[in-house]
Amino acid sequence: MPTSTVEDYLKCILVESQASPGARVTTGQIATALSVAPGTVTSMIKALAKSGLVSYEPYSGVELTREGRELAMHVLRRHRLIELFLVEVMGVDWSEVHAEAELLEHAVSDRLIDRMDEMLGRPSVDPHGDPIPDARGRLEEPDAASLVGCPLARALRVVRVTDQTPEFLQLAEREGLMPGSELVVASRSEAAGTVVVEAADGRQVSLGYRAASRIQVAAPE
Amino acid sequence: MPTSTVEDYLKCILVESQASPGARVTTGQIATALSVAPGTVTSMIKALAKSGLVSYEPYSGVELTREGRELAMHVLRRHRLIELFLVEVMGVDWSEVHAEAELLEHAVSDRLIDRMDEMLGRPSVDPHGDPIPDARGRLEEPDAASLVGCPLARALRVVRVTDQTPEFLQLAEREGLMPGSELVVASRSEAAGTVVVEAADGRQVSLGYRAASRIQVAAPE
DNA sequence: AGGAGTATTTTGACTACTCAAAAATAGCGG
DNA sequence: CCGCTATTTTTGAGTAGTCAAAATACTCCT
Ligand SMILES: [Mn+2]
Ligand SMILES: [Mn+2]
Ligand SMILES: [Mn+2]
Ligand SMILES: [Mn+2]
Repeated sequence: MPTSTVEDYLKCILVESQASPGARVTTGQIATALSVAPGTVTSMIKALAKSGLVSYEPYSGVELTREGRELAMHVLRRHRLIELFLVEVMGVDWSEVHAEAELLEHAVSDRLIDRMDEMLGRPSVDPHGDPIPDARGRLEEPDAASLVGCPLARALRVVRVTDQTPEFLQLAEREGLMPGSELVVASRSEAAGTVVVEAADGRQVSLGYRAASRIQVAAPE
Repeated sequence: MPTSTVEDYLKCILVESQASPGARVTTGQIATALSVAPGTVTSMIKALAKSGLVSYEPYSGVELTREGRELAMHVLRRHRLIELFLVEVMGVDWSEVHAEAELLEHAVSDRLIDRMDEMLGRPSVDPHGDPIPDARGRLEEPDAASLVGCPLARALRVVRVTDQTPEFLQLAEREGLMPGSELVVASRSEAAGTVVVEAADGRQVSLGYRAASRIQVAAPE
């Protein structure tokens, strides 16, 4: 059985490689994402390679093997189902569930995960709009536009928020930018690096490009 | 923060010392209960003593300090609330929740535990009839009679089952000996070491002394 | 092509947990 | 009070994960 550390490394590599498909995930990326020293990642990576969970090219980076990806998908499934369970059943705030799920994903049995899945009606997305892999580890990653790349002055709906920090999530909630919320992008200033958004309640919010890129939108239903 | 290993050792020492109050808990007891080698326990105990969580008398055994007991009580509270949550909310079988809670007790936050406590209506006993420490770590251990020591031919009610193995718990369920079940002890044979019990449905079951001592009863409400 | 600067790997060390087997001890039974 | 046995402790070793700092490799700019 993989340790929870191994599970976290694999999940991290999966998520990072989804962010930039095709490219190898680098040591430094992993070190930053997991808040560990670069040398720690190198030695861990070697162990993962020896177990056949990743393929490792020194000075270039890693890629998940079929086995590694399957394992990572199961961890990601557990993580996202737990997040949704915490919000829907336990009434925990969506800004706090990520940290909670980070630990629980290693402690919950497959039987229990399936009970949650059932209770929640086999959901396809978590509270942040992240897609939930199915029980066989299949996942389709929909490519939506962010507030930086979407059309202006058009009615849109938030479908995903890709920043897990409590501060960002609380801000998004306050400003009416949670998944499901409707909005219009009023204007963008390349020079200032800001995006002005009008939320459903009519309030205008100004976001920096960094923040705006974390909010994905689609056409309203 | 204590590791989950430390939490398990402390919980183990607490439970063992409740089984025989006053006496020190021995190295061998802990080794058996946790399925680790005796030498492992000795070194762990020394570390716990250095942290001020137990007082250690070589060749005699350990005792929890005030701080150690508080920590152990919180772990025990988490364990038992999780067990009840799994049975009541998630519909998991009572014979399986112990193993599940053994892991979850180290991963669930205090906030979440309190949500469970609330959802369950501040319960005082878990699915096996074990008392649940309150949020301040207080616990009253009711002393009930077991099927070996209780009066014969009298209507009684099962209040607690003190064996966590799935096999035993499944047997108890099959034979109508779960907490809340009514029964009568028909007879006991000192020589054969057996106790004959008549369950609520009229069926008679014969139990060995070992098994019978694991079932605690009280007067029906 | 040669450096400069950045990223990665290596090295050496540390904490936490574990076991097997050897050594020490306590507590009887005579 | 002496020796045997069961228990406990000690010793030596191994796995898993981590860091700081030194060494190395890659990349890009001049
Ligand atoms: Mn995690
Ligand atoms: Mn999420
Ligand atoms: Mn445990
Ligand atoms: Mn219990």
